[in-house]
Amino acid sequence: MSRVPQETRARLLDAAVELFAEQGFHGTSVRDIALRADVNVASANYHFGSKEDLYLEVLRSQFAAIRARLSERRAKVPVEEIAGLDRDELVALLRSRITAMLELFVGHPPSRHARLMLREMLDPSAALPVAVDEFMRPEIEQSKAILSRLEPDIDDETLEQCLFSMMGPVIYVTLARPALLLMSGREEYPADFAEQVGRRMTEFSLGGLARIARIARGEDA
Amino acid sequence: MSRVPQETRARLLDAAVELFAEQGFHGTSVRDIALRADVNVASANYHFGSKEDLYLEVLRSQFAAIRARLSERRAKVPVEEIAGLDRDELVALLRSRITAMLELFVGHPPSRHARLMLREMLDPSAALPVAVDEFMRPEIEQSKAILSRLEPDIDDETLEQCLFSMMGPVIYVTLARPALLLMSGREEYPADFAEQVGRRMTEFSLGGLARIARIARGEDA
DNA sequence: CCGGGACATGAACGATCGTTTAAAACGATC
DNA sequence: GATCGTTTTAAACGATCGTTCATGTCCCGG
Repeated sequence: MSRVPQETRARLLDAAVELFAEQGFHGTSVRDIALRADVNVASANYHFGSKEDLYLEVLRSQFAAIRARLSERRAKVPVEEIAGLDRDELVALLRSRITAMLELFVGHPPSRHARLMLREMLDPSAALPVAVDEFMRPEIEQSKAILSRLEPDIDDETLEQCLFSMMGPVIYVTLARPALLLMSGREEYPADFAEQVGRRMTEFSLGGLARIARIARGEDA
Repeated sequence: MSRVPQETRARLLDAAVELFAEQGFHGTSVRDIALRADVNVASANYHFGSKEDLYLEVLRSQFAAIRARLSERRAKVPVEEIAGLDRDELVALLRSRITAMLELFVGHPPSRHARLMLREMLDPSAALPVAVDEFMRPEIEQSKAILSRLEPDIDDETLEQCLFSMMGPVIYVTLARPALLLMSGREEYPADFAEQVGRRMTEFSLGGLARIARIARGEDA
């Protein structure tokens, strides 16, 4: 019995995304994936060669999807147009980016994209360069472009360190969600979490940036 | 042949810490642990009951160790004395805490403490409440005490969100180390990374806090 | 000197792992 | 409708998994 062309492959990929995201590479068996995809165990090896190749295919497909999803949700401004924005527009753009990433990462249910990304950070595989080139580097470059327009006095290396303080909190609330919820006694982040926390993180970052800029200008001790 | 009492148990625990930190629970076999500990396979089950119990024991032992290690490295001030510090002392205390955590987490070689902690965040086990109670909650409470002295105008909930922006970057550079190194083309973080980045993160946070405080006071749009 | 509790050991258990095999079933082409 | 490459399938492979068991060795109080 043969289905629509490539359907088995697609079903396997979908199931693999979900299970690898939830339980990790070693915590997921090929049989589990085949069972959830409702296909034969051997299909996985037929279509992907090996469990590891399937995993890499999952990562590749997701890293591309993350940028696409992010682009859907946030204000779109090509890098070359950033130079023409005024301060208010730059701030709005920054908040839009932070909030979009929060929405994508800490939405309900917990994002598979985010979990796969976090797993790849913690246990890098052969797909790490793909994650870096397809997702991290573009994100960081775009953010740097905005920041250097906002605060032209900050040199490049310092700007990159400032980015730690801007991306970090988003990663943190994503990764530590179970712990933070346990600590607060809540069952789940409130519905407006991304909106509210995104605004706060943006303001915090603007203040941080301003202070770093003042120091760079030698205005502050 | 019997060794010093409890030595086998201790050797197993040491080996387990290293392997679980490096490869995770599912990525590590009991035989690997026994092999590295240079003891018989059955010893693991004899001393700990099961692989899972051994894992929980590893986590418990490490969470206690993390706070102890942190306390060694940073300025020690009991919570009740924070109320008596002036601004410069508070700032120095804050930087001391951030730098100490950076040193512990991103030192060479990569900290087993940090990796186990990150794993527990990503895939919580029965030990998560221990991690929260033994490490996260005390750390956060102490930080909150310092922050609320620095900026008394910020309400409690907002202060907790500001903590996202202060702890987050430390977690981020720990978790994303391989990716960040790959992106920068470097082999390893520079030797003064904790010192330099810690200073920057502290200044960034001070600026962020100040801006949130201004907004709380209604001074800023 | 003896008995018993604590620990170490090699071997084996059944279960599950990723992968392979050979044959069956299919759709497209002539 | 026969043929061919593609896909699906059930079954089995050897390896490795966590765990158990029976036996052996050790130390210690009597």
